Amino acid sequence: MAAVRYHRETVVARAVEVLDRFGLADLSMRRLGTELGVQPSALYHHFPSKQALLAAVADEILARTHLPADPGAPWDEQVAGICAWVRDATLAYRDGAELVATVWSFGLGASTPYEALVAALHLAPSAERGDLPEIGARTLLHFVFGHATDEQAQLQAASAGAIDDLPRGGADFAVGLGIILDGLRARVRA
Amino acid sequence: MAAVRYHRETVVARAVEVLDRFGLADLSMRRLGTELGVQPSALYHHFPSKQALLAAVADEILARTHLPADPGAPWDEQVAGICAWVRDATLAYRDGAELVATVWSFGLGASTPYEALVAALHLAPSAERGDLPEIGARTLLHFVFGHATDEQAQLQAASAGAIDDLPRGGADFAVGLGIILDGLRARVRA
DNA sequence: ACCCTAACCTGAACGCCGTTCACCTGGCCA
DNA sequence: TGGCCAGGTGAACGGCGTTCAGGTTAGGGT
Repeated sequence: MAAVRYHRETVVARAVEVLDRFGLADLSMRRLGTELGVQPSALYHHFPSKQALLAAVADEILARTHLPADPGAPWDEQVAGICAWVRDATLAYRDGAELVATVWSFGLGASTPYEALVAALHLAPSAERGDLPEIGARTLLHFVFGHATDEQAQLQAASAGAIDDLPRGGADFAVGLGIILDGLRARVRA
Repeated sequence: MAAVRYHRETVVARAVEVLDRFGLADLSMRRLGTELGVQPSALYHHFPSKQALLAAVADEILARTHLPADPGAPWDEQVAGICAWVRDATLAYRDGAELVATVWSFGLGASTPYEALVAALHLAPSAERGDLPEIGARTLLHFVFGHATDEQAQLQAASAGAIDDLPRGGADFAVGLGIILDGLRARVRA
């Protein structure tokens, strides 16, 4: 009665599909198993726990949208580009922002954005910067994840009958990001 | 067989206790019912859902730590004071930051911090400020909640065997908050 | 051509969870 | 005295993540 056989990547890809179609709350081991035509317990041959599965899904979501690297650009433009990339990547899938934010805050994955931001902030010219790259990266990520999660929740509420205001997301994101970037620039000037 | 009878406030107070002792994951309707010597279904006479219960718990946590109001202070000091208050209040109970952040982001309660920040930002002298008070308040809250949640997670990990680094929380919080405040000041200067 | 091993899957169970529903009970007010 | 009703009971429904002993199959080594 063993109809099908999968490997990790296929399971992750199908999990992304289930996430995008039914949302994070409906991405259960049972649901994913059903979708694959497999018992829930079979998934534990590919991942030690649901959290590990979710971490792989978060990494996959980030990997599917490419960061347009621009090594010659000034540090603040690079930071802005990374933040825009994170927003785009997480907004591209239903509940993507919430998922990626959760996985990152649990320290189980989704670490590329943090590392990219730390690297970009290390390019900033500043004597005695202390832990500013790390603290700056975390501050930026708290904003980016928080904003994207909010935006995604509003988008979904709007798509489900609530006819409220829509397209403020992009502009608000730019303003909030601009505020933090200004603060970082002030701390970076010699 | 009806041993006990409660009202809302008592239930909320006991829920805060259970939260602080066992954590958010163990604050279930069954657990709280057991703690009160009552069936889980009895709780639905006080709250329409678990989310409503959690909203009440979040509001209670915020209400138990007082914001030291200082109406004469400049706007940026008021903002800093509010952020410190939110951090203190949410760190005072186990998983308090995560709970309050969740309740706020679902729009079910915990709105006092946002309202206080918007009010303080309206004091800033600036022509053509647009939606800056609202956007600034959200940007600040994303940072404060995100940072406090991280800090609380690390505190708990440290208290459970992981002997890692400890006391960076306060300093990092001040730096991150300072970055955002600098950015706000730059946008507020006429 | 064969077998063995490792990868993969089954099916059932465990102990949780939030929520609903029909019914009961005891104290207060008219 | 009688009725009302806030508050509680107990059982059930349909989920959840996870574990485990055992079955099956694909593919490489001899």
